[in-house]
Amino acid sequence: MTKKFYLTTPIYYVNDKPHIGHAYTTILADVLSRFHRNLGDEVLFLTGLDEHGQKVLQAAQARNMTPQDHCDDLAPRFTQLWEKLEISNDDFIRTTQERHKKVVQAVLQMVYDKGDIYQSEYEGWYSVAEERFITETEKDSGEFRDVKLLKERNWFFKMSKYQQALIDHINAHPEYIQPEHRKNEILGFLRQPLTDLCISRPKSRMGWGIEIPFDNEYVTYVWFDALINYITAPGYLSDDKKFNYWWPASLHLIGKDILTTHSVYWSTMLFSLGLPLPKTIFAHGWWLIGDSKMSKSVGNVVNPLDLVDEFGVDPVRYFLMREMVPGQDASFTMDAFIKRYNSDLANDFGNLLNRVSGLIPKYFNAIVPAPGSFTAEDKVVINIAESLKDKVPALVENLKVSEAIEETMQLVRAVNKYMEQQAPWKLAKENLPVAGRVLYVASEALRITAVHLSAVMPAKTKIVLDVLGAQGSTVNWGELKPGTKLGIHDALFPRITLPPCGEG
RNA sequence: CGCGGGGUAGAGCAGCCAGGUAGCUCACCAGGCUCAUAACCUGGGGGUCACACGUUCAAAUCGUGUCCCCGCAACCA
Repeated sequence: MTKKFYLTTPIYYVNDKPHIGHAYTTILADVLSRFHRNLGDEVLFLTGLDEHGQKVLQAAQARNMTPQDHCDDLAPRFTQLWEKLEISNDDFIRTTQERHKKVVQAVLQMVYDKGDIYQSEYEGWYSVAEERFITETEKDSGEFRDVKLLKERNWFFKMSKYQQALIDHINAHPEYIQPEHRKNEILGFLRQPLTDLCISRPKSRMGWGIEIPFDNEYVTYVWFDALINYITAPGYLSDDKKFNYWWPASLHLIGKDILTTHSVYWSTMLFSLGLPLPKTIFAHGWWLIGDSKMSKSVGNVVNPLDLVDEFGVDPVRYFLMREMVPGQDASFTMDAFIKRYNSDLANDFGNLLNRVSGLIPKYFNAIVPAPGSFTAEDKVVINIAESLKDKVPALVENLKVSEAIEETMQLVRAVNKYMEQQAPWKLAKENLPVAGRVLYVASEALRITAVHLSAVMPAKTKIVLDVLGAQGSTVNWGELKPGTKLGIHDALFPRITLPPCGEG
């Protein structure tokens, strides 16, 4: 049963330095994409960059560059990181691309023609030093100087018009905003009357943006630019067949910081356009670095590139996916990383491969032995392996990736236990066919583990599958072919024995 | 009374919505094994499930109250 699965990450602000938060969202999206592809689903996985706005303009001016050159210069920081992290996105959108500008302008015109955009005065606290409006909360923080109340003519979107429709939709579709407590937050938010959304900036003050089609003095502000990317990419107004196939999105994966933006602004925009809403918006938590909140300004950011260089891509992906319960915050520490790496990857998984790939060459000429008929003990392992076929997809469907991984690791632990009980290294000296059966069961369970984990650790599991001559095999029991010649390999996950000398 | 989430062994989590012997991983202690990356396996110690009251034959699980932590409170990505 082939399904289609269209999922997105936020488009990241090109001016930001890529950090663990960006990496986490994107890896999670990638893992979900790979899981779905493994299930035979058709996947469209989109990520990209938001390249307009005040900060980009200021940064470009400071470097004496055009904003576009500045963006072109910065974009590879993200694209190169995604390559390094084995991100398998199908499309990469940049808001400065022609395809996007055309859609944004067409959308603005459509919404305007519908009567959902009007001109009014925006009044707010303006920071002269920052050259931007600040929020009430920011003003109260006292961190901004030269704050004054400023009035400015601007264009507004009639968000309030769709408030009730949105409330009804959320109530009718419990899966729309997840996790559930986030849904409650939004419903609480929606108990207050919505005000309309200011969607423009005068070019005289901030010119780096997409021009509003019905007013060339203004550019559109972030909402009607960035959020539109989700429909630009699948072909809205440019490729009806493609768009109708993919839209609505299956999943918008976001951080909890931009939940309101997506569940309220984006939803009402789609109402105005008469487009169906995405199936699910899922807000995940934040990574804390030790005990402290990761903050761009403080600079206490763990650069995922450093971890990858030191330990490889797959362990980093594994750690991020295994350690965070999606929807809650998680904490990153080197200590936790090393423990997780050593216990799960080196001791359990990597070591199991070594056990199998050591014994089969020793007693069977490196040829996978035929199992014969299975015993009750074998069937314990087989049943666990087979049960993963249903468990893992069900957990992944609910974004419980850490639990899906844990369930899979339970198979590895069961096989290590089975090996201990059966002791094929002893059996080989007494009853070779029985030893062969045990090693077949262990190898086959290992193969199935690798297939399940291939979404999380594509590179390392490929090595396992290569060793077992089982590239392209599935999670079904029995696909490991007796007679297969085992390949050779290095230690899959060498134990980390010393504290990392990251700081020297 | 602005809205919402949470407080379960030393650490991180599951269980709570559909009440019925408190579970997983790591750490710790003691054994075993020796094919393997000083890995693996077995056994063990450790929790009055924040606190109080209530409903019930029975509550971590339902209700009320108290304390503590956290998120949201909009134009911030």
